[in-house]
This record gives sequence, C-alpha cells and structure tokens, in this order.
Amino acid sequence: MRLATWNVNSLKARLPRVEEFLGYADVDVLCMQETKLTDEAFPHLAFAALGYETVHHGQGRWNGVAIASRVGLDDVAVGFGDDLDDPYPGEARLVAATCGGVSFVNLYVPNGREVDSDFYVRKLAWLTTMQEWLDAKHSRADSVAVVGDYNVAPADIDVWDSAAFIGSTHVTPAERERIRALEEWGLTDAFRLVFPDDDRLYTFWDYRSGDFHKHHGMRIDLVMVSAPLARA
DNA sequence: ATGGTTGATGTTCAA
Repeated sequence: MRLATWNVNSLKARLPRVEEFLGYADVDVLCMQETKLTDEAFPHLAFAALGYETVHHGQGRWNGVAIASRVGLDDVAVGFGDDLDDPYPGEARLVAATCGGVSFVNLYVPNGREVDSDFYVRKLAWLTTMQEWLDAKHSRADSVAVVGDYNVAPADIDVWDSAAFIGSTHVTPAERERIRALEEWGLTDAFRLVFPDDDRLYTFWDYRSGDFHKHHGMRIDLVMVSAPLARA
C-alpha cells in the first residue's frame, strides 16, 4: 500500500499537477484537501482515466476533501454524522473510505488563525470531536490511516525555527496535546517512524514571504497510522 | 514593512 496526502489549494487550479503526480508517483491512494469545489464540479472522469475511483466531500469556495483510490473505495462517510456536534458546521473537512483493506480518514483540520481566537478554540474542539468520531468508528486494532492537513506541527523539530513561531498557532501546547491524544489512542506518526530524528523536512512553506525559497517550512501534513500499519 | 501571494462564488475572504 502506497499513499499520499496533498493540500491542493483548489483542485481546479491544481488538476494538471495532480494528474502529473499520479503519472509518476505510483500511489494506490491519494488524499486531497482544499479542493475548493462543489461535488458537482469534481473531475471524477479525469481520475477515472488514470485508473482511480474517487469520492469528494465539498462545499464550493472553501475547504473540500477527496480520496482517489486504485485499490477500491467502499464504506464512504463524510463529516462527523448526526451524533456529534461539529464545531465548524457545514464545512467539508472529513471524508473516510475503505481502500485496499485500510480504513482511510482524510482530514482538513481548521487553521485556527490566531491563538485564543474563536477559530482557534473551535480548532481544538474540532480535533477533540474528530477523535470521538474516530473512537466511535474504529478500534485501535483496525488498519486505519488518519491522514491530511492537520495544521499542527507535532514538535519543535517540525518547524524551521521554533523561535519564529512563539505566539503563533500550529505549535501551541494545546494543539500538540491533540496529536498526543491521538497517539495515546493508538496512532503513530508514520513520518517520525521512518525519520525519527531528521529535521528540516517539511510539508508546507508559506507562499507569502518567499518561505519556500528560504526553506522556511513546517511539517503540518501528517500520516497517522494504527499499530497494524505501523508494524507493516 | 501588522509585510508577502494565491485562489475563489472576488472590489473581500481565507490561508
């Protein structure tokens, strides 16, 4: 099983790049976030032409999550369902499906904007609710991969300069505690399993200040896997 | 430089 996660920041704008990636990356499952599409506008045929089934949970201008799989796509679920109170109601931030015997959960975690803002408080609540949803849906003994744009850097090693993030979201103890809670539930940060001590390896660079060219990055897109997958 | 740039249902919002 080979998987990838990608915040595409508009699938309409990024589709040629996504098609290019699928052409060489040899992934079985691709989880995408920020498609910024309605369900009606999702380009299912473009993925089918490359051999991938797709499911999309979108709302239009913002958010939107999708899974493309060439190893089957079953048991689709979107959102937290009726039994849980969504701190970001109406926003398309979770889609789940079984692909090749693995339960995939694809997340676009709220950004949080400013520490202690209403958006930040609801980001923390969203992560707590997501774990409640996960616990209701899955056992830690299942093969489950909870992947996506977490908008949290799990540790200082995951940002280019921890001093530069003092007072910022993505690195606060409360946000990191939500990642720890998922680990206590039974998930493992797959990247850290493979690269336990490597720094300067990131998944996101802000495009507003030439951060990519200065390698001012953060590792905020995560692949969290249960024990049966972590052992594999 | 409370900056910078990208994308969308854009003359504003979210990131």
